[in-house]
Amino acid sequence: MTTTEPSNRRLTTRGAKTRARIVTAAAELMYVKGVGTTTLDDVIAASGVSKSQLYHHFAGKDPLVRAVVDHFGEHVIQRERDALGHVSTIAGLRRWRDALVQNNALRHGAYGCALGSLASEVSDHDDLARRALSELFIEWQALLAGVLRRLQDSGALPPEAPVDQLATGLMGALQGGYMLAQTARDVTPMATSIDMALAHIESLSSG
Amino acid sequence: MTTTEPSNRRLTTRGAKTRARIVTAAAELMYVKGVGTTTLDDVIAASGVSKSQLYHHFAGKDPLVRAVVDHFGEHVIQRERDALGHVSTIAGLRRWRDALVQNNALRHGAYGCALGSLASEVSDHDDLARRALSELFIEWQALLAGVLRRLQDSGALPPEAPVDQLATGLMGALQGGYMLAQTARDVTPMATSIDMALAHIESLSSG
DNA sequence: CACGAAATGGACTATCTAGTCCAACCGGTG
DNA sequence: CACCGGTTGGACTAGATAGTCCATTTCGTG
Repeated sequence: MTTTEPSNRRLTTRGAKTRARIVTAAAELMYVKGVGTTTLDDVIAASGVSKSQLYHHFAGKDPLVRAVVDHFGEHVIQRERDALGHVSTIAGLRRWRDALVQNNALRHGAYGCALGSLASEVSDHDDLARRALSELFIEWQALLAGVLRRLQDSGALPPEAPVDQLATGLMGALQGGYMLAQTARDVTPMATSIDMALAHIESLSSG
Repeated sequence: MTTTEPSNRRLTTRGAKTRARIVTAAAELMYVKGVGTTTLDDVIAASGVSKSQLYHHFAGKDPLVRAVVDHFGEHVIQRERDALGHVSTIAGLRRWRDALVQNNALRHGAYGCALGSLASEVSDHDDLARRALSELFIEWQALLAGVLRRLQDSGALPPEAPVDQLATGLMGALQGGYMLAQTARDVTPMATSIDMALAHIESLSSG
């Protein structure tokens, strides 16, 4: 999971705290400013650590970016597990949609999805980060597929519905919607995009 | 349209050629390497022009990026106009899908959609570029909406079908699919994502 | 041809940025 | 307490990068 650590090194409580401060500061900056325009000096200033501390915990910028990927990964997966783990109705799926849309509306779509933005900026340059992000999307899609499977169990979705493909399509609509909203600075296309995916899933009920 | 020119300046044939060489080289580099990691020296080396030439035609990096946005915009819109302008059947829409998927499969999803990648990297930093990209997506969606409207005219789609929203949803699926494919280095999620959107559109026929 | 504007070559500067280095400082364990 | 490895502070370097400047050449037009 953690493709981040330099190797097996002892880590005291103090060191762990410093490391965490660095990662959270870097994550915030990279989410808002983008990975490319976030410098290590930015991270140092924002986290209040010294340069040697940063290089003590991370071998360079790429490993730090990977740690940020892990950080957001854990955060997003945790959030989605909470939001989707027990959903078993279409109405519940719509509430999940509402939460994401409303949250994104607060920033008028700016910054997009943490994982999606990282992915499109990093995927072509850092293969390790790309793989980690790919795994995270798979994990996220599995949570969606779980919901769809429960819908099948309750008869709300026919047994022959291709849940894994539907989950992929829903994730695509979600991510594409995030990006369009980010570009338009308006959450509407994100809502529209997800709604179309949900409408499709819902339309399978009568099939 | 062109938010790129320094102002009204005369431009000789020779100057225009140099400008074009700069833009095409920058576009290629920024598509493959990303905007952030493409330096002006990279552009100079790849295009074979001198620094003063670059600064003669562009006030700096941001204006150059905007020119690249325009460049890809014209290219993509032209391509999509050719591909979608006369499509009036579901089968035609599927052929459009096949072309995009096959083309993306050649690179195993790498680099994603030129406009989408630019958008997610630039939207939060350069408002002019963001607006230009937003307009381009709208134009692209309008081409898709045109197809759907022709489907309505031929009776393949009911008159009450919300063509504009369907076009937005299809664009979302396309862009999200590009991004997932880029992250997975596998075109499959892109195909799946678009297919779900097309399946939804097709399912409206029987409505 | 002559003139002014566009175009070009390329050296130069200021600044930013990643990464290095070493001395000093904790903090737990024998 | 003594030791040692983890931890910290911060100065320092090398190189990259954006942007400037000016002399020179080419081009269009009267």
